[in-house]
Amino acid sequence: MGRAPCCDKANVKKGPWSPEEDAKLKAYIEQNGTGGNWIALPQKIGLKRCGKSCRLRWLNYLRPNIKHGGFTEEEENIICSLYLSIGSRWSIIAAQLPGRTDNDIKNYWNTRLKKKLMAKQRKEQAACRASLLEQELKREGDSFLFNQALNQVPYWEGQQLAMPIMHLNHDAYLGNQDQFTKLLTKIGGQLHDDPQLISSSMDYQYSMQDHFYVDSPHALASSSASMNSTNTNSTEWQPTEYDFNGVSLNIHQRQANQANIPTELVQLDMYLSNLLSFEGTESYSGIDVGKSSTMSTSVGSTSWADMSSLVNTPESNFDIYQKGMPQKVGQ
DNA sequence: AATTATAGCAACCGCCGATGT
DNA sequence: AACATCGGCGGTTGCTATAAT
Repeated sequence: MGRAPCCDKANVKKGPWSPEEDAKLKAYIEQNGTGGNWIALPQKIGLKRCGKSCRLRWLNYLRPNIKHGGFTEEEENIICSLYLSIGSRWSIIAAQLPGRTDNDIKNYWNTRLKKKLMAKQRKEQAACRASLLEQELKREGDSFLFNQALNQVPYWEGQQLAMPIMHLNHDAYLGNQDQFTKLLTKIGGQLHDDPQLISSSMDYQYSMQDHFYVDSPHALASSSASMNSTNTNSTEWQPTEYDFNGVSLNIHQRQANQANIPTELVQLDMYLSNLLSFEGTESYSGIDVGKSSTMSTSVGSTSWADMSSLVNTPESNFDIYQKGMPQKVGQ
């Protein structure tokens, strides 16, 4: 037969430890040690606690030479570099930091260090994005859009330009409705409730602060009506099809050339701005959005795969960024 | 001043390899 | 050899303090 059950689950106390309980446990272990049996220990000293709970309390708070809070920069660096090389092996990381417990390090990582690194990563991404746009503009010989992009000001604002249209491939949309709805929400979009627009452009129409529209391909046939209904009558539509990791995106751009802005650049900028503003708040690498029909985001917890991109140098981040670029179809 | 949102963290849960019976 | 618990670990929860509205 096996061993006896470790404790009577229904008859043990849970929740925060009282000073009296702490004192009992500490005094006993300092005098007698754990005796190699945590399960039997609480009964010996009259504590209505599970043995596991006693072990945790001792290891994380009561044993001598425990440090709490006040992580130094050196400790932060050690945690970060170890996390990046071995992942969430907290006990191993803790072993490299005398006086620190795995639980403390885990909490510190989850509540502070992770955010710190995310901010750093975003900064690097922004730099890469600026660098990319600068390269494009060198080719185009136009600094207007670059400055606009840096300031995050939509190019059409203040210029009395008509709004642009983003037209999303039907299949891509159907496979990623949640993600696209989320994307729209993140960048200020919402379901459009203009009855005239809805009736004229069919199923999938969203308004993003009246700047973008995303609708289904078959809406395109009737979308001239909706487009005209939303703005001027003298509109030129310049659809360009992009393939983004297998997802086909038709981006329709209204009258970008009114301001002598290279049309394709504006289209690219709009699209990348959206991806970045979405991904910048949700994950690290910025390469999740746009992955064909399995488009996914890492909301909430952070996986090791997400963080691994941080190991890369700024140059390699730039590569990732370029990898995520939509490719113009037919070129 | 009251209410709501967010951050920080202690403690619990459940899994898994090691080990005792 | 088979079974059951122990010990250790990482993930997650939920309470409390603080900040924001």
